[in-house]
Amino acid sequence: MAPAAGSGSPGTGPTGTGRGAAVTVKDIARVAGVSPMTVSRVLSGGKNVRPALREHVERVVAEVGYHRNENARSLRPGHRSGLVGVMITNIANPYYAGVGTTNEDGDLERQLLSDFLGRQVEGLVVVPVGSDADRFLPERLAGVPLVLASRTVEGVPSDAVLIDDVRGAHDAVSQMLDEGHRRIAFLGNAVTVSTGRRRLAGFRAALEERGLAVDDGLVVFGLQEAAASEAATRDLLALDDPPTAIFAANNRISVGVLRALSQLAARSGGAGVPRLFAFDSFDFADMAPVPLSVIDHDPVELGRASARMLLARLDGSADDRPAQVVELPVHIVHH
Amino acid sequence: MAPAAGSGSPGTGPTGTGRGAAVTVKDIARVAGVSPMTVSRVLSGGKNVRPALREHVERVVAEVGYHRNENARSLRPGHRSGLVGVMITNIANPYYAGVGTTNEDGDLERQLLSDFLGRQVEGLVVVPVGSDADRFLPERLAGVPLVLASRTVEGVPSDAVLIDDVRGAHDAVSQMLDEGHRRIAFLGNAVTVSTGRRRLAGFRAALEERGLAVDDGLVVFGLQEAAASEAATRDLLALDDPPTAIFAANNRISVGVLRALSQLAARSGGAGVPRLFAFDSFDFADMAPVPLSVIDHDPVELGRASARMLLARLDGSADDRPAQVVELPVHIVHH
DNA sequence: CTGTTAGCGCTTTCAT
DNA sequence: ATGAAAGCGCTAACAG
Repeated sequence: MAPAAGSGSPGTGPTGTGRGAAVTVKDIARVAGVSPMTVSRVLSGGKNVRPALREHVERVVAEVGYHRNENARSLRPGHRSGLVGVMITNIANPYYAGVGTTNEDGDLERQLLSDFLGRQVEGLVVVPVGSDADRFLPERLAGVPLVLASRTVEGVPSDAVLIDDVRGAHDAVSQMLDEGHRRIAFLGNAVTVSTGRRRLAGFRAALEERGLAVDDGLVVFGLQEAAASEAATRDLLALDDPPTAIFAANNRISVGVLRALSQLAARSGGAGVPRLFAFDSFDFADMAPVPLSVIDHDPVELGRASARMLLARLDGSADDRPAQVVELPVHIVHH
Repeated sequence: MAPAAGSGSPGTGPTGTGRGAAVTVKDIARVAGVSPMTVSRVLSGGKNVRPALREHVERVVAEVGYHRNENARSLRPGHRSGLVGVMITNIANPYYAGVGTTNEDGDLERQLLSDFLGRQVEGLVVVPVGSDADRFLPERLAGVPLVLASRTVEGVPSDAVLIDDVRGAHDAVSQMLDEGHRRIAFLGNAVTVSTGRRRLAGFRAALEERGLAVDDGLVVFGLQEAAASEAATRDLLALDDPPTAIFAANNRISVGVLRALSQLAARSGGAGVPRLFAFDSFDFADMAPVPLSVIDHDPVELGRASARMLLARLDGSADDRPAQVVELPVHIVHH
């Protein structure tokens, strides 16, 4: 809770809502027993600083969790902000998809996080890439409130808005079992991602609830792209004893599965196509070439709930409430 | 080229690459003959400033094209940056669609533009909402280089990366004509958007090239959402003499058209379903429930080309080259 | 109502 | 190799 500052830590007095004042070069300088200028030099690469001193300052910087104030920095004449504004009319349009993003890249996430803090953001909403908790610890975030959206990270004591992954997967699999299916495949994304783990948990629970074992040969993990899940589906269909039903753990995976299934359907005239339950909806789910059930939820509500929780932290109205995890409901739609 | 500053304009001397130094409150104060504080007060709402003086200052601000430096502003203690960092793993995933964006909103565009400039962005890549050129004029942008992507705005002398809308529409319609279609409908988005106009131009050209007239009853404009184009399609199909072919001017429109057509196909068993050519591709285009041809292009290349042009402006390597419009090729894919 | 002073966090310049 | 001073653009706080 308290910022991890050293003894006689600077600027940590009661500041209204309780968020500590930002740590500055001056603070670092005082703690390290040097001048602000030396700190600045260390921060800019350590040229012209005695190695021992440099290391000392670096240690203090790391301990205190300092983030350079990029706004102040960009005030200096001649300095480049490094910012480029990009405006597109509508993120919702998949058309803008390929224009430029780095996919599920943990290093980029850490870097971006640091940059955001340096630019004095007051709050963060993050769909985390992986399972590295360190970067999300309060002391690393300079007290900036964080809401994890859609996915959690174990060991991070922040607010989170999730969807009810476990129940969604559980209910979907239960329905397949009700329909008589016994060989049900699970196609999932990276195990490091909480949604993947939670959805698998729901999958397992539904089977175990009825005393059925999970066939590990029908559980595939680590599918990041549609192409991978299409290939995985093809492999499953080629088994001697192929699955009669498939659970696709997210919509990127579903796209690949549908590709494979529609080709099978075209060849077989629709015979022998596995039953498909897909987590998350997508355009044209209602026009899928094969029967399809979707475990859906309201993404707008996800955004809204995240914003609400963040705002409550920002305006202080949630100051004394411990970290809260909300799970949004899912519903199953049959197409 | 030269910033539209008044007589004896401040800080406009040769500054290396030619981008003028930013206009500051001091500059405004000097030109207006008041103190910086008065300017600051005017900028913050004009409380405690004599009305006449306030108006005078406001006029100077408007003329010079001043943008408040939000970075300097956020340096003051107690000031809130107003920034919230949002990180998602992958914009390309349509799942994040609904999380939070304002769609095709011109006012938001202007506001965002101003905010970007205030935050000292060094360059801009914009997919413009409408046809208002003013906000994109160089003097309004404080000399910050701009690249328009995908759409242009008439009267804006900036770099632009477009796709070959005219040729794409022309070739698509020509193919439909080759197939023997004579009643071809055009479903388009807002007329204020250049892509809509350009694609209609290609549509017209293809018909006129063969001495055929455009039937205005088959031309629909202003379709912003899939629901609207679905309804428009239904209306067209209900005509006494319905179109035998449809040109859908973008992918949101295509979604609606496909919905209407797939329902028709389900009822009729596939008979009497119009031929469809759709501009822009989308997930599952290859699995459409009815025959479909797509006028496609590479969105990644659009992003890359935009970035390239902007960087050339930023590093000065394009300093003496006039504004350039690039048109990326399109290709037609039959599914 | 208007102006002056001071200082936010940082780094460039100029001593030491 | 280190530090002191100064100032980037802006605006509270305090004169006037």
